Amino acid sequence: MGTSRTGAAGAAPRIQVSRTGRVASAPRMGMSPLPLDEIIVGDCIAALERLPPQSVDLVFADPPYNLQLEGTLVRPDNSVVDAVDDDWDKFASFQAYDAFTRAWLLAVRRVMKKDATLWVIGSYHNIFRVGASLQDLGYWILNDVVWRKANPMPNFRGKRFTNAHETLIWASRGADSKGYTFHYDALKAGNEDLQMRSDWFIPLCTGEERLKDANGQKVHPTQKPEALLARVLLSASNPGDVVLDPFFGTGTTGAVAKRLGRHFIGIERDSTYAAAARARIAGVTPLEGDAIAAAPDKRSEPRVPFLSLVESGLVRPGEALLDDRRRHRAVVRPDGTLALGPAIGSIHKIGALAQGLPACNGWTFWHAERAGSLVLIDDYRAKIRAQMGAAA
Amino acid sequence: MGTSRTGAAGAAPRIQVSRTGRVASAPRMGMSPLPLDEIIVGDCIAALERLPPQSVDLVFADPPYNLQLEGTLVRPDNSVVDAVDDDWDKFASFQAYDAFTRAWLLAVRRVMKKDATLWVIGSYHNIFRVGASLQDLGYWILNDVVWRKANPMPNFRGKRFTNAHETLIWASRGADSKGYTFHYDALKAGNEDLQMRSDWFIPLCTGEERLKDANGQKVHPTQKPEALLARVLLSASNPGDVVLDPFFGTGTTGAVAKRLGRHFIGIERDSTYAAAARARIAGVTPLEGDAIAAAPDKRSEPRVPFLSLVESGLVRPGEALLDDRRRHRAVVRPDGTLALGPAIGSIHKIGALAQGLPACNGWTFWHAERAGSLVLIDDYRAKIRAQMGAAA
DNA sequence: TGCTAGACTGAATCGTAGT
DNA sequence: CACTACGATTCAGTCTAGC
Repeated sequence: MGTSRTGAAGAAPRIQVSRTGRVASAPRMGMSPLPLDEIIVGDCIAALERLPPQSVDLVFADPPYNLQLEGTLVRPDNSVVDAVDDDWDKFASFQAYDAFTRAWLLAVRRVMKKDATLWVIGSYHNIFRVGASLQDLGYWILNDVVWRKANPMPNFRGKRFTNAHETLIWASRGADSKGYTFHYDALKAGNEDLQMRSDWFIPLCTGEERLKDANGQKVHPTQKPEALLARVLLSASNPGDVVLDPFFGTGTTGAVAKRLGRHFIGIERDSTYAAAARARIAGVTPLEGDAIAAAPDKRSEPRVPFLSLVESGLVRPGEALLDDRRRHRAVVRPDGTLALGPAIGSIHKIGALAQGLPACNGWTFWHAERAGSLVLIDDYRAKIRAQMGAAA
Repeated sequence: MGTSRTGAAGAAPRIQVSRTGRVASAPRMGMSPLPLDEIIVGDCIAALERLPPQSVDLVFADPPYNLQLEGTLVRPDNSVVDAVDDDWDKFASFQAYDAFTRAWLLAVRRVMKKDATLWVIGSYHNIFRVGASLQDLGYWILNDVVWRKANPMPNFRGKRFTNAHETLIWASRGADSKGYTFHYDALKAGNEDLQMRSDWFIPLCTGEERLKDANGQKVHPTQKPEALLARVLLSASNPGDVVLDPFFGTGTTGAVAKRLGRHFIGIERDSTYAAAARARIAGVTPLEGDAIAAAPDKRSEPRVPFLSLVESGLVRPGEALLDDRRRHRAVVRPDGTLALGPAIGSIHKIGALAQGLPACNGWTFWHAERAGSLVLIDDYRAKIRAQMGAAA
């Protein structure tokens, strides 16, 4: 599988795990354990094949961009990683790059939990091939996201537009994996109470954040900004989740994961990069629990039956509920249903019926009258939830 | 590809050319003449094969996106989204879509002059496949360009990021076609002397520009804004050039070409669309020579998410924000939300909560403590805006 | 005529838990 | 697995009706 710079002796690639790391217990009998918060030095695909299936929650991949393609037409070369020569970013042909891409995408897919999602970043040199391969393998694209660079490299020769963005693809394991993590409410709250869009404006990785070697040279040519990874992890993972990065490089994913209270698994075949990553991550201090704790999102709050409001006395049987303009009126029944004329049903059904609509959220439609003004029953629901929380 | 509504008699697709158009002399003996400023009604690939080789200077293509929509999407107000469900956007499989894509890309490539360039627009549903096919066929990608929509449709279910952009690929005929047209200086002058970037901020096609039928219904479901086409034509073509659009639709390419003093050739298989395009273009008045200039990006004040302040390091997760009299204190979370006791929300929501008010502008309420004194976060926003403004 | 409130719209792959 | 009920969810703009 190509030349590795790990220096591991012998023909078969051996997975190396640094000595300080924890190792999770194997989720299934006979499987190798999950090396949490570790950097595996070795070939990406071989290492992936040794991980237990369905074991990670999120994948972030920054694969080689295939920047130095030569020629236009493909050569008759079906070999996979043999086509990778000493330059890690040089592939003999589109075919070889596609074969490589499909191989790691397949290997990654095996270790993803059912509702895990995958992020891949790339530029126009490679992202179209990655995206097409993703779709071919059954991944389901959720969004493409544009990283707009604040300070891109200008186009010196004036022959093209300034290449001011890169593209990320966010995909689930398949069209039926609908339970993926997405912190809609938190993202909206952090964005002026507007939905987060698919175009993100984030500066390049420069200054102190950029890793330099003893000579002041940058350690890795394409180190990604931590802000980018932070937005990815905050969008699509929870504290305690396992985040896999099969092209770990200098460990931006690991550093951000540690800071945000996520576990990481990094795979990197270049031991120089891996060493730099290990030192970098060791210096990261995790944020305190309160700062990291998942923001509440409405969908995961406990369900409260409307009957509980009646039972607790917040709403009285026999009283009328009204919409915000007092155009509709329904009577509360002791069993937690509403009556509108002859019709009886849930707060939602009766709300829909009153408006002549197919559906309605009764919690945000009906109000109780208190001292001449209207109180939304959703506010009463919040009270009940607060009591439930205090009791728990 | 599919049924044609041209109504042309006979089995073989016949190319129809409207009677008012000019026809260029054939560039080579034995070839059919070039139908300038005409709409060819018929199958795209058949029509392309009848055009002389190496005869057009620029191609703009807006192919079907293969959206793969299922079911209906309902807005929170219970209205139904008018989705693209036309037959022309339905394909049996990715394979079928790829075959279609390669066929038209090949046919287009034959009619391109050596230094002609091609633009294709698409979304994440199709653009990766288009890009990969482009590369496979020998096209050479010059840029990918992101059309950032000023007013995209929101994500109504809160399950994904707002799909706020589409992608254009700009490619030359091959890696050796280096003489392509690119108006670097004109674009730079029209962009406040900054190099034109690969991310363009342009509103959707709405209002008077959007073609409506006698019933007030939109004529075409995916009409593109003229501002987008204008930027394409101004950047990559010269007055007098021949611009080909193989998926002409309602003729945005033709209208902009005529206005900017370029010739067009449109191919459209739907005669209703073609008729609407013909009428539209007839009403276009060409601009006088000097008036032809690039429109700069709309420079509306960019919106800054509070999250950007956290990401840029101006405000640190875990630190406290204070009001001007230090009476209230909230903790910054890494996702750009604030925490006040158990409550988590946007800077505005938490500011309102702290004061017991219904609303609050968090930007002018919260301060960070720096060297013992307070800095209004609105001042930090101004810093970010300066970066974004430079990048717009 | 001018203003405002409300309706309408845009290339969209847009549920989930419980029985 | 199928079925049912719950109940969560929208931004920037244009256009129309009504005052």
